[in-house]
Amino acid sequence: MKQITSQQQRVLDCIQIYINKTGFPPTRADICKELGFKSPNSAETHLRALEKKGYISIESGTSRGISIINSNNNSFNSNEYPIVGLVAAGSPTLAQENIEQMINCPKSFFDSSFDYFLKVKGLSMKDAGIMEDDLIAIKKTSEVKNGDIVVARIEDEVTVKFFNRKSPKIIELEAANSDYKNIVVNLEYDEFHIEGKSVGLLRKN
Amino acid sequence: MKQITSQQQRVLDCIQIYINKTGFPPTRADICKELGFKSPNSAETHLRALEKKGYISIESGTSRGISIINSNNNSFNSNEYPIVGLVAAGSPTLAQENIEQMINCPKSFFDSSFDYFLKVKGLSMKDAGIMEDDLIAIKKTSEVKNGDIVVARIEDEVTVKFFNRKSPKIIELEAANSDYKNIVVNLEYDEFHIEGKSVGLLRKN
DNA sequence: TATTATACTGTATATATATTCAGTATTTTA
DNA sequence: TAAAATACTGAATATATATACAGTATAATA
Repeated sequence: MKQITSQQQRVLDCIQIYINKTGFPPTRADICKELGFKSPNSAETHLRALEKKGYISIESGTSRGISIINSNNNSFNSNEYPIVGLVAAGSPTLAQENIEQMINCPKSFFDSSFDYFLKVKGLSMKDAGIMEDDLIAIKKTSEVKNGDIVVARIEDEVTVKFFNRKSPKIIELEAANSDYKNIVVNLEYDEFHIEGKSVGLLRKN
Repeated sequence: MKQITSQQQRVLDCIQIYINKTGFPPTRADICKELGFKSPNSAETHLRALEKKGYISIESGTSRGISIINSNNNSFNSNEYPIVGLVAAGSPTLAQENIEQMINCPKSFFDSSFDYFLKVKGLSMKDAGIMEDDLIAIKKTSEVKNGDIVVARIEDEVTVKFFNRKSPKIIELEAANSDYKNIVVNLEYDEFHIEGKSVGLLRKN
């Protein structure tokens, strides 16, 4: 999907909000009114740009003939997110064969955006309230701070632990269960990578 | 809702199908074409009847200004659910003043349907992975079985615990934290009520 | 039995709306 | 540095569309 400008995003949002509110798409004049444009051609050119970039389709000669093309979020601010299991290195986390299931979830469900759900194996984070088969919402990022629950990869092993930087080169991955011991990583010797961090949790029972 | 005729139902279905297909409502002429009417006034009178009976609303002077009034599924498979705190008896759980926030969530998010989210106070269910401020999805029902996590009301106190029927008259509400003791309820003497049961959990962090 | 609702055809029209054309200015890309 | 894309105003217009009016006929209701 081609890059969209911020102004074009405003127009796209405006269309979606209008549909949510009224049940039908806006006219060019409606868009102008909402966004403060003074000429219907302002809306028209934005619509043509959005059409060209594949975000909407416009039925020619048809009033309010705008429909938002939705590759993924077929119900407005919702989206289909993959549920993946804890996977060994080599295969990318989000590779097709690792996706157990897709789940529909509002984009703004948690306080931060996220990319996928990870199905938890084992009870190493039990005392943090993370149980077996819980789904933790993972935001793909390597920017984490002490205390964050992270998805980390050490050599070939992927694990979910508390992040704790002890010194510039030493990171401790802390379990939340006295039956498990912490993992100390030395960045000088160990192959280490932060896959992402937890921004929420979902449990079905 | 007033009784609808079969022909009016056909028109209503036609509108919904048209919206699903195109993303915007039909014109009078579109309806005629779909249903084989030869005069736009045929569609018009049906629309007015449907409006009068409360099935649709028509924005006057607006092209394609039809919106289907949907008692239940106002946004496909998503819905707004209230988040309520643990509240004392007297005030109904879902009373306006108890609703802390509304949250958009797909209806079929958990394996069972549910009615609201309850914000958990305290750590009495810690070992079951339920932490302070977690949101548990509650289905309003009194049909619960042993092992279910229930929202129960004993006299004036509302609590979340494991349900365990010991005998026809004795129910034990079990905490999942050794710091808390279980509550034994005798149905003969105690005022006791099951508000609902947990069907899922949601945590934001 | 009179009235109202339902279920249409057919014509007409005011206006709501898409869409083109002519400009201006700035930013981005090739 | 020229071309293309972005981001608008402003005016004009063909037509898409809602909607009123004039009929006809049958079924349901009071």
